[in-house]
Amino acid sequence: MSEDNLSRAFAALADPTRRDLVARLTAGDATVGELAAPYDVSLQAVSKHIRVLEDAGLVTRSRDAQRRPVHLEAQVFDLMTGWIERYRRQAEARYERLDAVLGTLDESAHPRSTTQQGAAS
Amino acid sequence: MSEDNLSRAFAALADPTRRDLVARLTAGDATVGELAAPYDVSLQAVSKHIRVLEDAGLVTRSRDAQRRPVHLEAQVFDLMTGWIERYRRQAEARYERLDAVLGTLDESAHPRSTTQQGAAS
DNA sequence: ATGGTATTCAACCAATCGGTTTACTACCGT
DNA sequence: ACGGTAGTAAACCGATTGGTTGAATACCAT
Repeated sequence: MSEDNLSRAFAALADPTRRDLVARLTAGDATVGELAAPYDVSLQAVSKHIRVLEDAGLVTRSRDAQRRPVHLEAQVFDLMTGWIERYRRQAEARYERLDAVLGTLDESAHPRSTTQQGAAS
Repeated sequence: MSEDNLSRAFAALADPTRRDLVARLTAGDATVGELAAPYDVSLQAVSKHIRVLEDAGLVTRSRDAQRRPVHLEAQVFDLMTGWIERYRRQAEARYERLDAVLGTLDESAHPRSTTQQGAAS
């Protein structure tokens, strides 16, 4: 489940309008109409964007009469930072080891180059 | 420059094959051929994926004879975690304030609901 | 110079995306 | 029941995406 979710989450945030919607939702829940107002695209387009964010698990919608308030969900952000940080740290750790080796050999510049494969997902 | 870069970075990581490539590159630089080997898609397809990662600033390529070693760049990851964390924290801060208010009023559940807009980028 | 190795470029294809417009559904107020 | 308000669904369109195959380029080895 997670693998696909991660793809949808990253894809959802690849669009500047959707990132902007997320940014605005950190200030509090909002209706589709309120969210659509600032943009010059149609309400339907914004509704679609919200659907994408919802499918990615970034937001949820409830019902309040004919209004459908949109609410930001924080968990998926953790999933993404988790993924990014995992590999960023691995990469950094590797460079630290490399630096250590180079330091031992007392070399000046960092002419990095190594080989080989790694792990999954 | 940053706005567009962020879009490309998120879009790049929205593809599972590309995330896998990134994962493997944390173990060290690798050539296109080495990177392509584990997948059943064509070498050209992998070459294209690497191009996308490069355009997003996630990797760089150097030259070593006819080989083009691919190297992972950590900075763009920081850009992404930066964006995510900014809004995640804002959202969390808001809930803490809300919890505080609800706590003062001594209510049991968390029937969240607020309104209004926020900021840009 | 000839051939092999490593990689990209180019043209093409089906599928998805972000947008549109024109309906339709859902709920409230009176 | 009637009209207005809030939102979704459906059909369509041009652009982009991820993949393919075939041809080109860049470099090393002999």
